[in-house]
Amino acid sequence: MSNSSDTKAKLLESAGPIFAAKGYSKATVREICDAAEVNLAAVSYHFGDKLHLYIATVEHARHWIHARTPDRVVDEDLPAESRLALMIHTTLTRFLGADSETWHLKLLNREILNPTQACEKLIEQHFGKRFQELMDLIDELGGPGLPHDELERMAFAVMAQCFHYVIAGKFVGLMTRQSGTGTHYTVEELTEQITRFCLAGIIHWKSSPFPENFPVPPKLETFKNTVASGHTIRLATPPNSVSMSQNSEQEI
Amino acid sequence: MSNSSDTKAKLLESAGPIFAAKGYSKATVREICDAAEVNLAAVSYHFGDKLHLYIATVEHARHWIHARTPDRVVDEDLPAESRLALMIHTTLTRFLGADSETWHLKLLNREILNPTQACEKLIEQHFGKRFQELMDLIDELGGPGLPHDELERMAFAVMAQCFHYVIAGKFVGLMTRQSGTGTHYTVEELTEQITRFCLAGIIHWKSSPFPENFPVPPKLETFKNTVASGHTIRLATPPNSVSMSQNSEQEI
DNA sequence: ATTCGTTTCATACAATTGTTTGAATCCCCT
DNA sequence: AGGGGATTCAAACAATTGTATGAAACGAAT
Repeated sequence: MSNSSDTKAKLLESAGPIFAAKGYSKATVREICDAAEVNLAAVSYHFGDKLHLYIATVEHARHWIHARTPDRVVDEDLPAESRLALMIHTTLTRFLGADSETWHLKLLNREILNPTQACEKLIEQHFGKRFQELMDLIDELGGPGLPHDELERMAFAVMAQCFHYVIAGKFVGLMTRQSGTGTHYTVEELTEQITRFCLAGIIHWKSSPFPENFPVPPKLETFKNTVASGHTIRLATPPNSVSMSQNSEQEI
Repeated sequence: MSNSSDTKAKLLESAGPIFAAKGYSKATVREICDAAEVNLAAVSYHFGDKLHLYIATVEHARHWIHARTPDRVVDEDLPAESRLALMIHTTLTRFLGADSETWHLKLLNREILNPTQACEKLIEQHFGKRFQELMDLIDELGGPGLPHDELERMAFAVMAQCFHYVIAGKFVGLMTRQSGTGTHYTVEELTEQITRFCLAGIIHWKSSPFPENFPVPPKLETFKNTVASGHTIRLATPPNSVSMSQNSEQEI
């Protein structure tokens, strides 16, 4: 046995930041082993190959995060508005706050943007629950009787705004810089912004009409495709997805 | 001269879909040349190297899109609500509609997620203008006297919801599938959803209070983290070359 | 037709990377 | 002490990929 688990742990700890920083493809086994100060063949020996090292690393990160920041139990006595603010704040802090520099979170970011099979477990064990809480909260705020799909989409509206600054952060930076202000946002500013915006959106949702005279753009017919009528968007890749990068995605 | 521009054009046309589908790193010069039915050395000869072929391809895509779907002149007589709906609809159609399968748009998606130097031109020439229009619209809707940064963030709120289904599309798909409904969204559904939600958010923004008794979690007090600029951390890239992705991001 | 600059081609080179190999080393057990 | 399995190590292998090279083919102007 010797110190087998020692090098295994060293590999996991060293692979994490590298995978998080450079992505799967660009991270090389050599640099991981160098960082871990283990022999090159250790990956093959302990994990079989690079892919299984990656999967193990994601699992490791999930455990780490779960152990470190357990899902906070929200005080049920708080008004729903505050609970929403708290939820948004927690999400922003996790992904943009000081801890966001942790490789564990960066790795999760990567999984959200470009899910692998590891992401499904992630959703089962974490995001699915949080998402349900969010929908319950919106249901409470937006008045009774909201259909499920409207709830779901409003929950995505909240999530979208939180994730936008994570996912398209560089783009946001370029945009603000180009606009001259060069604004930088803090977690607190964004929390207030998103909370207030979403609260207004949720509370006044029912009374917010879709513009009647919204002109369906005529340009669509100039293009051969009939997009206007019920063209369903396939958001998820078919379940054939074998392992890593399914086919057409990701990574520069 | 012979047919020099012929192979050059063939290269651009063949490189586009491949770069769009696989990203810069994973696209190989060989497969591009195979697809273009030109010799391997043609890239070196006509573009210098792979990077400059990529830059030329992005430029090509931008021109193509600009020529094909010119920025629509919005009828100033329309009510602002309808103009917002139109803007959202246009954006969603461009990125999620039938045309979204075009490699040109996929390439732009990639640039938004992971901007290279080519993206700055993109923002200058397109997104910056559209963003300003959006901010003007929000200013008109939200009543006078809104500070610039609040306008900016509300504009990002609109954009975030539009882009969310593009950027995190796979994640959304997994979430909805896991929730059992397996919902698929159409451009029209999303247009209505986002428009109504944002209209409510914008119009009632001023009267939407931030929860007073929002309990600030105790742990994050010291950090004032700048979100937008992803360029602060610049990891080891050879300082001589032009360097594709500035830092540590992207691509599986 | 000859010439000369341009373009294409097959091939080679150098660098990188995931993986394997077989010997050497370590550690526990009897 | 020493056998034996587990682990580590240096080195090499095989595959891929970006780029360079020099000869051949081409096209137009003379």
